[in-house]
Amino acid sequence: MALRLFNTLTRTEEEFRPIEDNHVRMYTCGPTVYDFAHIGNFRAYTFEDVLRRYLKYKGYRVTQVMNLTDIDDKTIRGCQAEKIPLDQYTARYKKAFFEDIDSLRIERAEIYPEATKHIGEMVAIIAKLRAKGIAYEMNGSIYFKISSFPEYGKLSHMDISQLKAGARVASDEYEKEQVSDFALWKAWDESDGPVFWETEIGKGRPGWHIECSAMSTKYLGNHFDIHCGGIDNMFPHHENEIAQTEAATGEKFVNYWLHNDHLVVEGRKMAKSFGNFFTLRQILKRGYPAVAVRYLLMSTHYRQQLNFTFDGLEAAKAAIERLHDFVGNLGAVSGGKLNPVVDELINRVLADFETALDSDLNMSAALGAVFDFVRDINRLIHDKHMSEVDAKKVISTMARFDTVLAVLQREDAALDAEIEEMIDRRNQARKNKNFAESDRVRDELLAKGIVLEDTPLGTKWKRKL
RNA sequence: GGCGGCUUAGCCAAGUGGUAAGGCAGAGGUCUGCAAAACCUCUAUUCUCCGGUUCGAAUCCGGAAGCCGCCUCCA
Repeated sequence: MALRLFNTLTRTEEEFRPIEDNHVRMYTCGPTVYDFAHIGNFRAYTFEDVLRRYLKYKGYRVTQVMNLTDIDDKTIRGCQAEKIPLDQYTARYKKAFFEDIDSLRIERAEIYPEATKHIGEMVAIIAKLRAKGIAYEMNGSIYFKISSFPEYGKLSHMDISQLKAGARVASDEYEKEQVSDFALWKAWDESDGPVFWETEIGKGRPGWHIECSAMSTKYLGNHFDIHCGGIDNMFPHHENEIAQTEAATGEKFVNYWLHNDHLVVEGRKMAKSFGNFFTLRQILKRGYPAVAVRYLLMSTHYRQQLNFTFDGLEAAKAAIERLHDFVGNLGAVSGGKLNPVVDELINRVLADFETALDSDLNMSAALGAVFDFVRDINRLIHDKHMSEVDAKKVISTMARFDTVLAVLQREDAALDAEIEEMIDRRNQARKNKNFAESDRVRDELLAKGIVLEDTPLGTKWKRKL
């Protein structure tokens, strides 16, 4: 079956067809590296990770580009506050960003271009737009003339003439021909301090939108398959990207625009004033495993607003433990007669999983299929209708799912000598029917995060998530 | 003011015309020295509310209420 994706451009679900056979080129809006990213940011990156993993699952080769915005108002303000160079300031948050996505098991994109290393490419586009008469200069800054791009608004379905002149417009004191014209290049002023580039279009720094146009087309070509981002970037950011890129190249820019909805925390929008604003690091500090955050972020359909709660995080943790136990228990199945029902169940869950994800990445439905499968197989194990060969097939099916889900891999360290000694001591006590002692040792181990299971094959242990 | 989305059990969340997936939590049972894991049974006659269309609506239409967004640099 074919993958279908909801395209913001057309507001319909469309069958996905890459431009190049079997090769998908996608651009995903990345972080502005001025602070630690919050869980809302990671919802976007987790969604994009699921997308790229599922594309690969379907056999596509993926080239993903994710930008690092390391020059904008906030990074300038930040480095000035600390009185350190811009690159030194942003380096800290670039490093943190990669640590965070690693802990969430977000696969690395192929390319992470940094805005500050692509000023030349941006200048080239701006110069081209100016030569075409689509951009104009005003007091050293350069603006894109929206009236010269009749299709402006086609992504967000906004009618520019209806836009309310908001408070934020007033803060942009430059004299533009039209309020909705946006900056391609910002002339240097004193508040920028040492942050500027001397270029053929003047002394200053790029506007925000231009970096994405410059870096996406550099690495993916003028026309590529997918562009993702948070729903808030739809307007104006992506709308402006389309305008400036298509005006410059004369070609269609992107075929499929995908936008993830925001998350709210405990039923309210995430805001520092509500005390419900969390970075990933803060969540981890509270003792939750990153993989539970991953599960929670991806388990709701990406175009649905997600309610992030600590109860939900506990539930996510428990759900992952069920999956871990499932795979662990399969490993203990030995001998037995081949059961053809297992193949039927595998075929069914593969079909259901893929149908769900093909349908605009319906992860909730896909997980539902996986858990149905878990219950059905557990029943066969319980009734002793599973063979070792069957169990191995189930394990590899789960591994296949996990190339998309990425929640199965355990981070169990080996037991240290002290804990092994405790387990031995407990088993000795059990043998002697000294259950008071054995239960005491078990509680002690539990306090260390080690859970014991006494099975017919002996005592098994696992680490709590 | 313009535009968009959402409201399904205690919590999270699928389902978009044919009689309510799944996860978590909870109750009872089997297994176990006791647990754990697993299995079995139970847990929404009903989908925010009010109308309408239809043989049939959580699903379509109209209205109301509540919540969340975007409207110039916020994922």
